[in-house]
Amino acid sequence: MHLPHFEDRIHAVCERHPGLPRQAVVVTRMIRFLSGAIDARLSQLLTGEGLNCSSWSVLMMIYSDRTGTVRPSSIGQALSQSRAHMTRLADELVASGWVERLPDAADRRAVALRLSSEARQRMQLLLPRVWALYEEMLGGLEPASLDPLEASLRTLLSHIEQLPPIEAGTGKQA
Amino acid sequence: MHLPHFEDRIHAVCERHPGLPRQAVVVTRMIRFLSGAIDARLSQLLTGEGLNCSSWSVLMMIYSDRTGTVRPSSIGQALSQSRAHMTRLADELVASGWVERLPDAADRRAVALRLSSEARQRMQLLLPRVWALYEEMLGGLEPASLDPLEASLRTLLSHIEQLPPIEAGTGKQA
DNA sequence: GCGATATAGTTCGCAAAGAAACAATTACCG
DNA sequence: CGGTAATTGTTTCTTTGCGAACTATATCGC
Repeated sequence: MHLPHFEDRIHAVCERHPGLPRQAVVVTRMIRFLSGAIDARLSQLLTGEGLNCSSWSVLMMIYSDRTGTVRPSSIGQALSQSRAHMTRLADELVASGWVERLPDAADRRAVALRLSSEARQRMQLLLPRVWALYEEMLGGLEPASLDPLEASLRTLLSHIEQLPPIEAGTGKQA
Repeated sequence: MHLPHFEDRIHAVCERHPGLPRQAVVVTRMIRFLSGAIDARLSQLLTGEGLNCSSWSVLMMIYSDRTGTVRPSSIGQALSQSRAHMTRLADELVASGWVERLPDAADRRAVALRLSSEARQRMQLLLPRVWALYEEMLGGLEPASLDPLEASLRTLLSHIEQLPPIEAGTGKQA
């Protein structure tokens, strides 16, 4: 995607619009590019295991749960994905032997997703590779700037979470 | 999506895996969440104009070009999207009067995309609202931490760009 | 208890986006 | 020049994801 080209474009718009908040535009744009790059790279690694980013996220949601069983709807909520999509992902993961669906005794509407024992083993082999990928991607940064970066991102995230939703007609002052 | 829940999950995995690089996991995860939140919010704003994030990016690619005309393929390259998708987006934008397709005199395979004059006007009204959105999202941050954040993100991006691609069989040492 | 309401999972149809195949054109090289 | 290789836009097919409708349960008010 080439960072310099992109910065040059922002500069070109700056010349026409003195009011442009350059830093805000650059930072948001870079976050979106970074996210895409991270996803692409993780996706490359997971392809060899027959997984993609979404199904990996689902597996991690189950793996990281202390009880070991999670409901599809709560996974969907945590990942901002629809229940319909959770059903489909669960179908795939069950078909390929990663997870099992078992009925919830307390609530007969619900289903509990659990990792198969082979899945747990495969994940324990895969996790270090994923972590190595993350560390490789962050490796370009000086260690001293990691803590401030983490703090800034955390602040941003909690700030954006509590922003009010956008009113539909903000622009057209009728 | 609730930041604390998510951090608690990472903590749970940390307990089982002492080797887990917590900071790398947290930072990459937060970047992906942030990107999603930014997209969602921008999307909300654009819906009122009959646009989505993708078509807006295309419009911005043209608007930010100094010559005012861009080829679909170069837009796709800059946005990491397929030429097929560019064709579809251009179809839509032409149908709704935002852009015009004109033949490239120098290369008869190519097509040049240009904004209609009404599109330029509408964008000049829309741009301040988009920028305000960006500034609102970044508003939670102390001004002093913006420069370091921008620097870190830029470093990350250029570092990841020049990483070697992933060899397919890294994990299974045959 | 019982009716209204809410929730969990599923199914179906649709939007967004990529991969591969294709025709037209251009670039490269011998 | 002339032929092979690369590029551009398009079409077609597939994957990925969401929204709405549906069924089966659960919860809450009375």
